[in-house]
Amino acid sequence: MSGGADLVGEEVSAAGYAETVRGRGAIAFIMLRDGTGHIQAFAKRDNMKEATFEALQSATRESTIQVTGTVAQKRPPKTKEGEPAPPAEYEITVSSATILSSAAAPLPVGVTDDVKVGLDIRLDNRYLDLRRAHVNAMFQLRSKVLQYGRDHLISEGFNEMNSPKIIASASEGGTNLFPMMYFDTPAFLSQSPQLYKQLAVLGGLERVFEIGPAFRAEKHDTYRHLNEFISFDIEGAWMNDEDVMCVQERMIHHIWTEVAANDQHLIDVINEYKTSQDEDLVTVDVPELPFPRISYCDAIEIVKNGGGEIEWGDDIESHHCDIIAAEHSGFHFLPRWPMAMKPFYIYHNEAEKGTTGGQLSRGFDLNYGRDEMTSGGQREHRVDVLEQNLRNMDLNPEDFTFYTDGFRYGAPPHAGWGLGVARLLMVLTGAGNVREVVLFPRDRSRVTP
RNA sequence: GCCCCGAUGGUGUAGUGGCCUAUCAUGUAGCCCUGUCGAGGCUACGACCCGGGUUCAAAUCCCGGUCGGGGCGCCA
Repeated sequence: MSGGADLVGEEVSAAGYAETVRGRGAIAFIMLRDGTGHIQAFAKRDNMKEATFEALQSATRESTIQVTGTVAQKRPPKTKEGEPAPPAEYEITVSSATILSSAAAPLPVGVTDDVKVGLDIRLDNRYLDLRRAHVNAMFQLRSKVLQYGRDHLISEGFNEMNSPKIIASASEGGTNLFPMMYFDTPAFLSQSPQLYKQLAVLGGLERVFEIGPAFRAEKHDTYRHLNEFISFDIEGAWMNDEDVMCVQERMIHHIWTEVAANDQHLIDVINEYKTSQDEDLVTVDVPELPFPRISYCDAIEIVKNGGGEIEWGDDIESHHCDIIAAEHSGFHFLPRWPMAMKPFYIYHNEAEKGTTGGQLSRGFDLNYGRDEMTSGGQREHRVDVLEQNLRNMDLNPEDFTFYTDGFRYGAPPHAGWGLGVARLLMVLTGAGNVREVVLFPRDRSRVTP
């Protein structure tokens, strides 16, 4: 709906949401909006049926309207003395119109109102919230991020797969699962595609990825957690932890590069809103490769030196991450965690010990600033070690035969990771809450819409 | 699960015991003007989360509930 000089005098039809309806008496201005932009429809009482004009003039905001008429150059606005005339704009002089669907008034969430709306109200009315330009831009960006990530993994030879979301038993342990009934059998919603990715690799697919939902029945209530989230997961045969970290940083680098090259207009829309809210603007700074690697042992030292209370073997908590983020504000990997803190399927090399002699693993995290984006690692492919790990973690190997049996017939060393899509988007869009970048988030207290 | 905070028109807010018949913006409805363009001017409409309690008097203080926000834990 932009331009128009070459269309002047042509008859056209256009449909969209009525963003504003102005004018009384014999004229009306309707600003129509669709996915491509805005166009003003100019209606004169004398130019159409009386009923049509009345319907247009009294149309409520956000009603969908189709107009037919001729393209004309707008009359230029009055400008102050000495100011240059603005560039020519075009409009449709309406000859006929149809109200396709009338919007109720008032709107629960104003689409163009200069009033800040709370997140909860916005999420209750997401279909209207999504009509706001910056919100729409964020979800277009989300689509792009998924596309670029997928493109990149395919370019590195990964096969897209889908794993079951209804599972019979916990796939990792640790987190709480949502129980459900699968006909007459108790079952759960999957917390991760982890074990199934591995089974696919063992079966010879070699390099797989999945973009799919994961469910966690944890009663967390923070800006970065949801109970249903989409994760970007990969698994690759003949790879170790360092290999898949490289895959990941190349993928993120590719996503940022492509967004910077193709989607700056979406970032601009987001920044226009941020400007109006006095918020910091976002910039698409393509991160340098390689990302810093800060081993767990080094991270402990950084936290200690920064005044944090922590000992080797402790988890690196959010307030510790703040200390690390002061030195490494962007993306950074945290490899080589203690084996005792990692799940049973993570690989360890008996020769690799930490500064206090504890067994290290080949598990790693990727953080951006204080926030964890990823966890991943090289996987244990030796079935006897796998079963010993299960016993060490008070899990019964008998319960995991559906998984461990896959390792009895020759297993390639392999590695992989899972990346929270929404968390990556928070970084890219500067969103302060994961709910901003999830269309219909599921959290502790929200199951609708 | 733990700690802290909050709930006022459709939306965002002001208000900390009587000045509240509750502020402002936005909205909605209407009028005026009008080829507006973030249009403008005028008028009207519309709210103190629920239940107890304290007090002569409660939007305001106390208790409980509900809902929401922030932080932590846990994680992606």
